[in-house]
Amino acid sequence: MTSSPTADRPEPAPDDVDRLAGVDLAAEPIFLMARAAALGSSMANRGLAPLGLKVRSYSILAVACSGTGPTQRELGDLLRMRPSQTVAILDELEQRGLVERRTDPRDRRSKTVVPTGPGRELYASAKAAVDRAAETSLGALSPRDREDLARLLRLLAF
Amino acid sequence: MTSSPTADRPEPAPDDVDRLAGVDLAAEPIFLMARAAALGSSMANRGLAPLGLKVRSYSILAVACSGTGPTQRELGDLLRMRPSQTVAILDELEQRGLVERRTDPRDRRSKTVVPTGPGRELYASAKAAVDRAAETSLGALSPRDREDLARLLRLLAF
DNA sequence: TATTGTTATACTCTATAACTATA
DNA sequence: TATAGTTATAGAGTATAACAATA
Repeated sequence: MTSSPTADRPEPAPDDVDRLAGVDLAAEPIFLMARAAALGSSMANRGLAPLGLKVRSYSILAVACSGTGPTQRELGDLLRMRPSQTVAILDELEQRGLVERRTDPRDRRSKTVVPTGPGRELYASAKAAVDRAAETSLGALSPRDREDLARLLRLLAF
Repeated sequence: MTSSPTADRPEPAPDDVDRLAGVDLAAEPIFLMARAAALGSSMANRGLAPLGLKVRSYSILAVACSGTGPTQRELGDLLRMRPSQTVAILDELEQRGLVERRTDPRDRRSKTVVPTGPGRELYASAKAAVDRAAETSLGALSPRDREDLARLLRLLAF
């Protein structure tokens, strides 16, 4: 995420953090969110690694596969990254033959991003991997809790 | 923090992201969490900047002020950072006279981190700044929603 | 032999500014 | 004059391994 976009490291023994789980900081929503997001991204990165993707490149590929024909600027706004970052990741995805850049006929400054056949295929596998990571990450939550969480996060994220 | 630990940049016009807010990716909990966490950290960083702190250094200071006498390893586990990172931030905090390292008499390999007087004072201001940031960030949520969110995040984070 | 903290180093991610081409 | 994308570069953040002190 930004997060994001975070480390992919083994978890410490739970006992170690439990002793500090009662401090004031652990009650602050910003801290809780950052820690939960880091855990989730870490999990997702582990699942995506075999496919040669990370959360960022996966996210771009996912939006490219949405059928909305996003421009690079729109991608950057949604994923919170600078134009130069978007360019770098897109260069890699395009070089791997997963997406293509097409100049928008209505505004020839913009380029829309569309997936290739292999791009769609990889996205399907990648989405499955991310879903599995989410399943692991949200394992402690009931279906009802998951719905609530998604609703609340949507309010915050948009 | 992890995420984390993310950028501090101006928000794009909401209209720009709204067009893409309906894509599949925007329904994935890991993405939502990463984005919400990035927004929250960004807000917190803006509030902390005048005090010479960032989310990471603030977090260490906060745990140091908790009265639990955390060791550096415990800090690293809770905040998801490597020993070398902990050392670097702690060096800075100690140099500014905000915390002290004390060798644990029971295990002379470990060092516990305790705040100084000025450290406690700065923490008070910093916590107020972070609370204001959280207030802004959670503005869209009712008190009930905030409680639910905190509960769900605690389940995920620990 | 394993662990805590430290140092040094390399790598990744992110930020900034200058440039082009279009508008 | 402003915006989308590109490039180059620097900075912040993170990862890795070797080391000293202690267990």
